[in-house]
Amino acid sequence: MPRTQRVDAQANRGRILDVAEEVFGASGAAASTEEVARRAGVGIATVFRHFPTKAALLQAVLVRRYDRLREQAEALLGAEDPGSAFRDFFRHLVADAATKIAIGEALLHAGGDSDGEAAQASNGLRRAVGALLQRAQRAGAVRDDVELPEVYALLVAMSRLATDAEVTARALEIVFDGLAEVTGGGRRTVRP
Amino acid sequence: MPRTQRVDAQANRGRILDVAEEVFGASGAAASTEEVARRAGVGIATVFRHFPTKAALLQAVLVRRYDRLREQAEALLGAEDPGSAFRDFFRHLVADAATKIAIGEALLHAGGDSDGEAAQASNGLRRAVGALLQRAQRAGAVRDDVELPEVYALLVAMSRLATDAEVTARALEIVFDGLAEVTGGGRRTVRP
DNA sequence: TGATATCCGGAGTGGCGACTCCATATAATC
DNA sequence: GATTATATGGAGTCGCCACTCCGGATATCA
Repeated sequence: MPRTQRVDAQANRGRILDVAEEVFGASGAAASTEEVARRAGVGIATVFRHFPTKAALLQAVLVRRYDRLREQAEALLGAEDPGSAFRDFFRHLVADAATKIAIGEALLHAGGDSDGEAAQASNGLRRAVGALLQRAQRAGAVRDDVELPEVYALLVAMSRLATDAEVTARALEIVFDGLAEVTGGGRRTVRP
Repeated sequence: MPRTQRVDAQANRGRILDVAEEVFGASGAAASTEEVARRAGVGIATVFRHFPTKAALLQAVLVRRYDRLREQAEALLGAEDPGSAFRDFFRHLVADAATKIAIGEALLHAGGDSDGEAAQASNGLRRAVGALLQRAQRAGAVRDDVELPEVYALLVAMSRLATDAEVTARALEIVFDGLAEVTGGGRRTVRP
């Protein structure tokens, strides 16, 4: 009498998650569950057995995504140059979101509204970004008068961008300049 | 034998457009046509008579929106302070997009893909923003080494933001700082 | 006010997509 | 290899929504 999930079931669950990330990433959250099933080489029922609801599937995909990003952010906490680390993560997340288009859709979104698990994972990511930011600020690479909310907002905004990579990169540089500490006594144009 | 549209029909068309902008703005483009009809105090058939397709309705709403924004941008071309004019328009568009949430969805989007009329209106807006930018640059309020594509990308990105107004405002200030000319010989932190 | 071209409302229709049921298959255990 | 708890697939159900049809208004004009 086996109490654990059968290994084929586990494998299916994994493949479904992978495919779901790909499909929802490419076609947006509006993609049909049936397509996920088909591309995973599995019946629809199987999808619904593992994830009782389409929303649950979406959420599972999300959580995994958040967690991965958080891990990457945390890994960068050990980097030599805190300024580059911060910018690299920013760039990485934005580029990555461009691929998985419509996932970042509601995902990175204004987090924390509902579903416990997703909200938790989202907060984890947010905290990791906060740490990255603080470290960059301590190192003098990012000005001290900015705080997480607006930085995270910028991150989310930029990650939903859907232009070609080059334009995105240039736009990012502008944002980085806005975040940078001004050295040498210079001052930016007056703020109104 | 009247050849022009009956005045009640014209009025209905107008009300439908208004309501559609509101409904799609509030609930996203996924809102049902029936809701638009109901809130406009009109039968569904009437909506479809004026706009043969839901997509056509969406597009009509969009075009109107683009045109209005373009007009506002053009009006600001006569402003005294080109820098403030540029920033004001940026702020205005972002705030406005926050209200009409899911309209800016695919709208401001990476314009110019398909539907002739919408693409045209979108280009009109883009050009107007370009003029505003150029004027701000000539006045020394915006650095010379940025160009329309990345600025427009920033505009689109920020307009899809959905946080509270204050955070959005702070994020915008960061972007403006990134766009600003640095005075007094100061230099920003090295760019990698 | 009467004639008529134009509009209108709301009950269909068709398709799509989320979710369920159950007869069949297969991994796990002996 | 036999037994059995666990999984599986795909046909079927149900509701939602874009879009159509048509008998009945209503504006327009004389």
